[in-house]
Amino acid sequence: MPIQLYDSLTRKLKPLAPSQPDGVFRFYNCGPTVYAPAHIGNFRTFVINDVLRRLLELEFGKDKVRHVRNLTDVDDRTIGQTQKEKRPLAEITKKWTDHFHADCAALNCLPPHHEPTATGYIREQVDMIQVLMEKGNAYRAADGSVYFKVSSFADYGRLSRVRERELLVTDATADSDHKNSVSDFALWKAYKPEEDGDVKWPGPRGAGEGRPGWHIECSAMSKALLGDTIDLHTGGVDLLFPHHENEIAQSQCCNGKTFSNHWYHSEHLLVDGTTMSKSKGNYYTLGDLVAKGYSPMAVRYALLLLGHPRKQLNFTLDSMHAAQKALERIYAAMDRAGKDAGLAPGDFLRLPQADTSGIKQLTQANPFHRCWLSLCGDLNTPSALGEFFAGIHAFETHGVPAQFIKGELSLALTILWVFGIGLVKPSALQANAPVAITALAQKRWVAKQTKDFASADALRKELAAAGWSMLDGKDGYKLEPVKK
RNA sequence: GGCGCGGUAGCCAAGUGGUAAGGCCGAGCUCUGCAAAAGCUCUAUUCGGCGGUUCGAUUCCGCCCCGCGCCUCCA
Repeated sequence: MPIQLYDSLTRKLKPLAPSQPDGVFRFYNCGPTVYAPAHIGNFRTFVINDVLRRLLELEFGKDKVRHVRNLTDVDDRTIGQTQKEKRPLAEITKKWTDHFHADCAALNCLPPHHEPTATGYIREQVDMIQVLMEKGNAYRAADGSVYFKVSSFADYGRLSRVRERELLVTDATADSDHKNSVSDFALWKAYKPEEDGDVKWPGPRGAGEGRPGWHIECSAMSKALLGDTIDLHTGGVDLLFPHHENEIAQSQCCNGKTFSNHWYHSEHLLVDGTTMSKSKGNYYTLGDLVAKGYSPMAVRYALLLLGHPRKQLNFTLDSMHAAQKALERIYAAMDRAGKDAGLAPGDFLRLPQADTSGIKQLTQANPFHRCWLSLCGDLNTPSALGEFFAGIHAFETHGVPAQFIKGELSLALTILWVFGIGLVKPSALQANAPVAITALAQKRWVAKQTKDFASADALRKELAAAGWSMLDGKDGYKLEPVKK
């Protein structure tokens, strides 16, 4: 079954397929602006795209997917930050790029095959602007900026249906400096010494020094790395207009070809029922949640599996709790299934996760195959998760024939790989107890082994008073912070 | 004002023209020196309201109520 995905342009489900003869699927995902830490709303989009990438790799082959995600390292916000901090642009963007990469790694996102930066492709952007000027799709304004002439592109507004929108003309849009029309947008922004510091490049012929507008970077980098026509372009819904609308206008006017065969937009994450904002105090970064004691993998689970990617997802701390508990259950079940398959405890961690040999051939009766179908049907992650738990349940209750269970297990692991739920031992989710606590726990363990239950109980109370509970097992114990 | 999305058990959430997946929480059971953990079982006669189409609607149509997002540089 081919992967079906909603296409924002035609507003229908469409199968994904490579369009070039080399069979490589070309996929561009609009990346972050590196001027501050990305928040969990940003990561919802990136995690969703990561699952899509994984699904594509299983469908078309690992070497038949090319995934590009850019870094916007020059724009109003990054430049604004240099002015605030009085530090060079490169220093600031490097800092936040590193931070972004660390967060992505913690969330178990596969690195894209290419991660171009806007500043690394100035030349390509300038070239493209020049072509647009030559073709009459762009014009130079009095101050040396260059604007795209929206009226020159008949198809403008098809993606966002902007023609059907009643444009809300605010002061911000009305006082547009040198544009001929409010709808026109900047391709090249003339250098302003008082705002831009030393951030400037030589402009297209006929324009002055300055820097590229935001939209042109994606058009130029997509062309440079993936060619004139790509198979899929993705991003958050907010990018649908104007960003993606403008990209289409630029690319198609410049190249004379369809820019992207498929458009996909993931919906926003809300927090406590409303948009995240610093002033509302509901603004979270990954670091904020880790500091509250949630594992990054649980954050990934919450961002991805708790709601359909094309529906707004309301994020709350309650949902984080649910995510963390459900995740622990998955790990425990996988470990047990591994034992049933004759593996030593924890050995399931070493089974190959992306073994696709079985996943497509199975019948629909297999719950893990149904996970796969859910994912292929418009990336329905919550449905896939439901099927996944049904599969776990089958493991637990009916058992699986011994010679079959490794196959079952590897299917389950394949699905987890697509989810991007990295395998960590359940104990890795536990907080580390201080030395004083481990010492007490050790003392109690000895007391228990020698059947000195009075001391053991006293020590349990002592541990509880210190905020730790001790969970006895057959061959040892675990320590957990006391639950509130 | 315009464009778009959603209202399913205490919470989150999938879903279909034929009669409600799954997760969290909660309860019971098994296990256990205690305490947990873990597993099992149970938990919506019902899908915002009112009409309509239909043999039959949560699912299709109409109206209404409520919530949310976006409308030029925010994933």
